[in-house]
Amino acid sequence: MYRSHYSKEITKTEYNSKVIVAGWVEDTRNLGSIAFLILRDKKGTLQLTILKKKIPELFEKFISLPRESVISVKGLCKENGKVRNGYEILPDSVDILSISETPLPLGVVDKVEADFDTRLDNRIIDLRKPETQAIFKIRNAVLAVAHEYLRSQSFLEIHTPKIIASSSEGGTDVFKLQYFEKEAFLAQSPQLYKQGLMATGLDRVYEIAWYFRAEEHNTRRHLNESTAIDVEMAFIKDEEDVMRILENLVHAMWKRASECTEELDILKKTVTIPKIPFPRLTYDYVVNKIQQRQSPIQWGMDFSTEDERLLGDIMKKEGIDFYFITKYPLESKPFYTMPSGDKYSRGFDLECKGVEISSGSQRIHDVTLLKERLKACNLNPQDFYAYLNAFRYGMPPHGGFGFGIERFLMELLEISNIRECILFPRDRSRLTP
RNA sequence: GCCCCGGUAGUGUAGUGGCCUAUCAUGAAGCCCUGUCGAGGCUUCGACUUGGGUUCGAAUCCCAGCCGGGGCGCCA
Repeated sequence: MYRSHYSKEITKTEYNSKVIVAGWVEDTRNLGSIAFLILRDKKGTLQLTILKKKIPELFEKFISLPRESVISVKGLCKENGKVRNGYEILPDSVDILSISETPLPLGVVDKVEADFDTRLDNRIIDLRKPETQAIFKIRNAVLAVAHEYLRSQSFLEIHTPKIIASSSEGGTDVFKLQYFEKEAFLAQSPQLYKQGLMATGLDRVYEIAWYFRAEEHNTRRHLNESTAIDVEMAFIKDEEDVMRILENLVHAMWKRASECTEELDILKKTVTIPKIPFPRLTYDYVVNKIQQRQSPIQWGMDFSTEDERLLGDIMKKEGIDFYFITKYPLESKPFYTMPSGDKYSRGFDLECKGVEISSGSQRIHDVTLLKERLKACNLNPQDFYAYLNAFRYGMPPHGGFGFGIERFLMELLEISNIRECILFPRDRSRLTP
């Protein structure tokens, strides 16, 4: 047995008894005849106190261990108020499981900061830091509640193909790949599949999966491989039904994040749970509002990054972090978006502090209208033959949204670089580790 | 796709034409030290992205390449 207790699990009941602990050698402080070794495990750190006169060979073994080596130690747990945890462990024996090479390419507890790039190059070591781990523990927690919430609302979890025959929506660039004798693409979203499933009677589906975008952007807010929560629901009255699910989902995730007190303390962040329902601002209202603030935007144009930021500031002053922008012009939304009159659509975005974290809409379910819209968007209906088939034999009214997980975490934890929010980021230049 | 910026020991940096056989910190190797917790003290080790050019002289100036960061567009 390599471990009887994790560091945090040792309490008064273990004092004066033997324990076995295991983990990484974070630091050693050798004072000559006494040495202190900090051992790190999943739950925290603890101190081993080694006396030379007790077992000289054991002392030598401990002080010669390079940092980040992996060991398992059996010893006596003693109460000691001078030590941070309130106890220390006096080792009887050590099992050296792995000796680390030196020097480390990245120190786990170095006194000098490393560049983000160096951290990513050595991500496995970077992930030994509690503050790096905290992000992924919170990510795990919010995704758990996303599953819980969606399932509670009768959504069925699905998985759609990521290798697809044609670019799904036009718009962003897709990665090409060789699929035996055919050309194929990596999915940029599950859009067309989740819509197709609305014609099956499953009614409510969601997917949490990977998506790929071949855009050559190089910013703090973009990844070429990212994850998203996608939701689609049938028999909706209009897009308002979809927005209600989305705001409840975001609220549940934000609330669960606020309960991750240990991780938030490590990150020195506080999370304020937003009030629902979120305000619905129409596109027209927003255009008018930001024009008053000297934005050059004209009706029909998409909001620029600067425009979004400006609106974020305006809403912040009113104490609002989350808001929907609704009733976008038809031409600024994808072909499958349900029109509302001639000029407008039933598409919406959910913004958080001036950043788009989700977009969705009521979709077109009438195959004739869908073909018209494809043509209007300069797309060839022939290319969407398989997709259109789903609409020919009974398709109910439906809608849904897509929700970027890394973008969400960025806003939740006020992280300035999206690459912090994914274990092994893929960006314009990074393909390893 | 357009535009801007950067590359000095394992890590983070100083250095803007000669004072650089390159600064400091951290690290690593070793020695001293029985209560450390950013331990302390001493010794040692270790670097100018590549190729051209300018110059008496280049880490420093110029050109090209390579590698990287960021802003915008587009989007999540």
